Amino acid sequence: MSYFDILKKDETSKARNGVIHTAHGDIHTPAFLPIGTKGAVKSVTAEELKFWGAEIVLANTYHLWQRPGDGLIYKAGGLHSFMNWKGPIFTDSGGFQVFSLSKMRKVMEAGVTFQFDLDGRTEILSPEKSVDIQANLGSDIALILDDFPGYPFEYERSKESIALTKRWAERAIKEFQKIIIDGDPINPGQKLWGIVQGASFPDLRKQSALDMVALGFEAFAIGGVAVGEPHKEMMLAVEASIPHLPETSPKHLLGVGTPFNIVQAVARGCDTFDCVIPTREARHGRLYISQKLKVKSEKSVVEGYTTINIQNEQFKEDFTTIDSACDCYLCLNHTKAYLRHLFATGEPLAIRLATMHNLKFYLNLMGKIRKAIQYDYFDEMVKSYYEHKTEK
RNA sequence: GGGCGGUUCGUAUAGCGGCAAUUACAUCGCGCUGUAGACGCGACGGCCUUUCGGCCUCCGGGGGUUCGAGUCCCUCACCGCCCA
Repeated sequence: MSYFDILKKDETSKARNGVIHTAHGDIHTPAFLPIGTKGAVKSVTAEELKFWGAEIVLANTYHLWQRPGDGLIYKAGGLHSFMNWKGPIFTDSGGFQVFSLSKMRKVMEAGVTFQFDLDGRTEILSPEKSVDIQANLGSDIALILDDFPGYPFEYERSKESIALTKRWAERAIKEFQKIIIDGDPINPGQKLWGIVQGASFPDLRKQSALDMVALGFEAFAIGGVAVGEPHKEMMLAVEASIPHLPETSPKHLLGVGTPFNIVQAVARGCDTFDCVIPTREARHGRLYISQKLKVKSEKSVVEGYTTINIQNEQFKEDFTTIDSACDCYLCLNHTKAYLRHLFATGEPLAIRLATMHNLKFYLNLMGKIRKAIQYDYFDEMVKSYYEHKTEK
């Protein structure tokens, strides 16, 4: 059995249905990974996630290293045991946090010097350290530490970042072999994935992809996207990376994205996605709602989605369901007016219900995509699945 | 009856003569893409203006001093505390 099996290839695009086999179970792709940064998807339980159809969650090296510490999680028997999530876990390398939340970040050959945001102490995150931490966490999918520039993209800076990412990858692999292959790891089935960088420059993306393939990775993440760039540039980055990676390898698009981004990226060959949008926006009162639109000139039904801010005054006396096409607990049991009331009064249940709904929306979306690929109408879905507003 | 304190945006407050006037909460709206977080930003007297801005109304009522008053003076009303 190979690591990744392709079950069905779409005839009209690069989309495919597949299964990633991990030490803690299978992941049916295209898949969405709910984000559980600190070992919890905010406000919901592991059991609920499983019930809604999530097959894998993402946790974060940076945050868990800082607190409670990877050593403690190792003692707990690994992150699966610690958070009681029995399915696969994907861990970010910490590279993104060092990029996004440290003011004191300094990228050097050895690694990244930065200050922890909680207590201000200075630390160095090196490629080896990131692998060590992730080994202690015992995740099923670990990422190499990568370097990447923010947006707007600059060619020279991006060129440096793919070169540094490659050198760091070599060191990460050595460390990974030392621990996972020659040592006594908590999760012997852990896999280390490479990361393709290169902003939206086709030649850099190609070079970075070839570097990662040459280093022998079996699976890849596409990084450096979802940092503020327009949709078109994001897709350009994907299109420039995918052709240079083995078709038979699973590909993750880091940090993406909106439902529209995801449908478009699946069509370009991406298999898995993670994003804070459904959970973060739920806490801020924004709910994703499926929408069937009819286009005047055609008879076909166009499927898309929209969002609402449930805290808006217009929902004060709206006693209808949030999304009549949704099968989540919120939509089956409560009205818009009630959820608005829960937000207005600061009831913790508001966040839980909204999070449930948005996650179910995303997980249902992935189910629709897999079904569309399986039954040969994915091309129709791509054409009809509109963003709820015009992409910038 | 006497003394003191108070009355400013829905509520609570700030405000040593140049003020459409502080802050908090509430209200309303927007944002969120490998989680700096259950958070951030904006509006919040009215009208007009694309912006700069302009006009009107405004700090319990009335009167006064002043170039100019939420701010100083007089007076009335109401509220609170204290003394009779």
